[in-house]
Amino acid sequence: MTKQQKALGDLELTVLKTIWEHQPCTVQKVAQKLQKQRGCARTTILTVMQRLHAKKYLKRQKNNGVFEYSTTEGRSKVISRMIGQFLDKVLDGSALPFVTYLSQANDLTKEQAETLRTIAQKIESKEKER
Amino acid sequence: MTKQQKALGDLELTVLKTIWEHQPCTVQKVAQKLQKQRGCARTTILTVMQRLHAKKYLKRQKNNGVFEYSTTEGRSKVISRMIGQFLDKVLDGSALPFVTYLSQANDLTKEQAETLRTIAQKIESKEKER
DNA sequence: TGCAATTGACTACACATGTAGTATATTCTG
DNA sequence: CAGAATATACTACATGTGTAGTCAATTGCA
Repeated sequence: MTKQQKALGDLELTVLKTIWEHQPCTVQKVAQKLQKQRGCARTTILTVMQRLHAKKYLKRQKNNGVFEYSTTEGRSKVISRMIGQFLDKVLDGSALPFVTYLSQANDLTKEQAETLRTIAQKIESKEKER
Repeated sequence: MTKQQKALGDLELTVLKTIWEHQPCTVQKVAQKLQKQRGCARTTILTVMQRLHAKKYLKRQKNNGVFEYSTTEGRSKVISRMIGQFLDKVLDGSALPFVTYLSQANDLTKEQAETLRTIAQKIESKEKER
C-alpha cells in the first residue's frame, strides 16, 4: 500500500495552499487570487488544478454546473510529509542543520523565537513522559 | 548581485554530497559509488557532474588527463540555502510546522532528542543576549 | 608505436511542471 | 430559444532533470 503521493511543484503547492484556505473552491476563485500574486492566466490555474486532481490531492464536485474543488488531505498532513521528505532527502534524516540554521539566523523573528521556546517546552514534556 | 544559485534535483544533490565527502573527486569515483547505491550508468553521473559544473556548484581541474571536481561552496552553505528556501516556499517562513513535526515523531531518535535539547540551550543563550 | 581502456563531449529521450491558447461544452440571460 | 458568457477539456510548448548511449579524444600499456 505505498500510497506514495506524487511530488508537488511550486505552483501546485501554492494552489493547494489557496484551496486549503478557501475550501471548497472554484477554479475562478483560485485564478483570481493567483492572477494578482503571480500574474498567471486562468487556464494555467485550471491546468494545475486538473493535475492536482489527477494526483489525488484534490477532489471535485459539480455545483450549479461548476466544479468545486476540495483537498483530499489536510494541510498539516501534506506539509508533514514534505518535511519528512526534506529531512530525508536533504538533511539525511538529521534535524540538526535545521536547528543550526534557525539559531544562526540573525533576523530571528519573534515568531521563531517563540517557536524555539515551544520546542523547549516540548522537550520538557517529552522528558517527563519517561 | 543576485547570485541566485540554481535549484538542485535529487540526483544532483546526491552527487554533490558524495563530492563533499571525497573532495576532489573524479567522475569515475562518484560513478562507482553511486552505481552501487542507485544503479545508474557512468555517463549519467558524468552528465550530472557536467551540469553541476555549468551551474557553478562544481569547479574542475585536469590532473593527469582526468578532471578532478571540487565543490565551489561548502556543504553547510548550500544546505542552509536549501533550508531557507524550504522554509519560505513550503512553510511560509514559519518554523513551527517543523518543530511540530519533530515533536510528534513517535520515532524520535536520540539524535533528534539531542537536537531539541540543543535548541533549548540556544534559546537560553539568545535570551541572555538581551 | 599501436591497440585497448578510459574519459569526456554531445546527443537524445522521457517525464514533470509552468505556462497558456483554442475549441468545445455548459449555463445563463434576454 | 438563441446568443453571450463562462467553464472545462484538450493540446502544445519550454525548461529542468534523470537517464544513458555513441563517438571521438586521450591515455596507458604491451
